[in-house]
Amino acid sequence: MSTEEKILRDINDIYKQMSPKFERCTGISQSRLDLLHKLIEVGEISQRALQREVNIDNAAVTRHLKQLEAKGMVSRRKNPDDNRITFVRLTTEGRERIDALCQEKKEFIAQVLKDFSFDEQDLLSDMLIRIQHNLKNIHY
Amino acid sequence: MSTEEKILRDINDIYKQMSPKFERCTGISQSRLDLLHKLIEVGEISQRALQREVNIDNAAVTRHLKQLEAKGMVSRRKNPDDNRITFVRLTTEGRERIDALCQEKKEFIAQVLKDFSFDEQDLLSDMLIRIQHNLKNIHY
DNA sequence: CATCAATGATTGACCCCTCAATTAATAGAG
DNA sequence: CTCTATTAATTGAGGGGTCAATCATTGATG
Repeated sequence: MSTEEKILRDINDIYKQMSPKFERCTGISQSRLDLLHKLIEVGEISQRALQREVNIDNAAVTRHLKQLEAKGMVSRRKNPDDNRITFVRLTTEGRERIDALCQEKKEFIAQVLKDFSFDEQDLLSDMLIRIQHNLKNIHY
Repeated sequence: MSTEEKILRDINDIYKQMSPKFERCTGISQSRLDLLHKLIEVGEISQRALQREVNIDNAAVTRHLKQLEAKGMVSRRKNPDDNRITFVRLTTEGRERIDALCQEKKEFIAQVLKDFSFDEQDLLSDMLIRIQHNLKNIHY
């Protein structure tokens, strides 16, 4: 198998190995933590805007937020000036719990990138961004 | 967000962007193509052994193979000497069709890794392998 | 040789994701 | 003002994945 092929396959393998472990270690999925993390930064935001920030499909965002609401982490309300829009924000309870989650996340990430120097991290980050850029230029 | 966090998120994003595009470009999912590709190399093999090669869950392998069998790409038979084991292999029809798929895959990969020199590819590949290694050492 | 453990495959329950269709509400054009 | 287009959110269908439980078969042990 060529190096190129191996790279693609390794990215896939890493994703598939990482996702379940991430969830077991942190108690929450990567996507949901991304959503919550964004909410810390921005306060209250429309679902649409949030979706654009985290780069997840509309449908997935709706489902995540509904379940996070059911768990009391998040609250939602309609925009009084435009009833199409739903605003989302952390509840105080959610805000408290998320700090612990972010801590677990940091520890997890540190293990994944163990023995990577800062220079190597920057190098890797740059290459990943280039790949994302290439992907954006593939239209079907 | 730290560089470490960005790296993890980028890997996730790449996977999520790449999977659907890969499937649209090649007409088959990455996992299934991996399975078929392995079958080219090894001829006939037990499902268990195949599963270990491609690093996918047992359950997923069973489902993929059943559907590939339904499409006439693959044939399965029990090991006469041990009825627990199921042997799998490509049908002649499957073998013919897979060449075209592999070609599409090569073109897709070339686009994803556009502007990456051989040295960069090697560097990236090494780093990805290191990450996989780190992941293996995380037990819950 | 009867019983119990290990193995391979399958199935069920559930999570995450995408695309496409639908619903509800607003904005705009005639 | 009415009719159409657009926009945000939701829902349904389906693909991919994992884990845990189950079934059948085989191996091993008392």
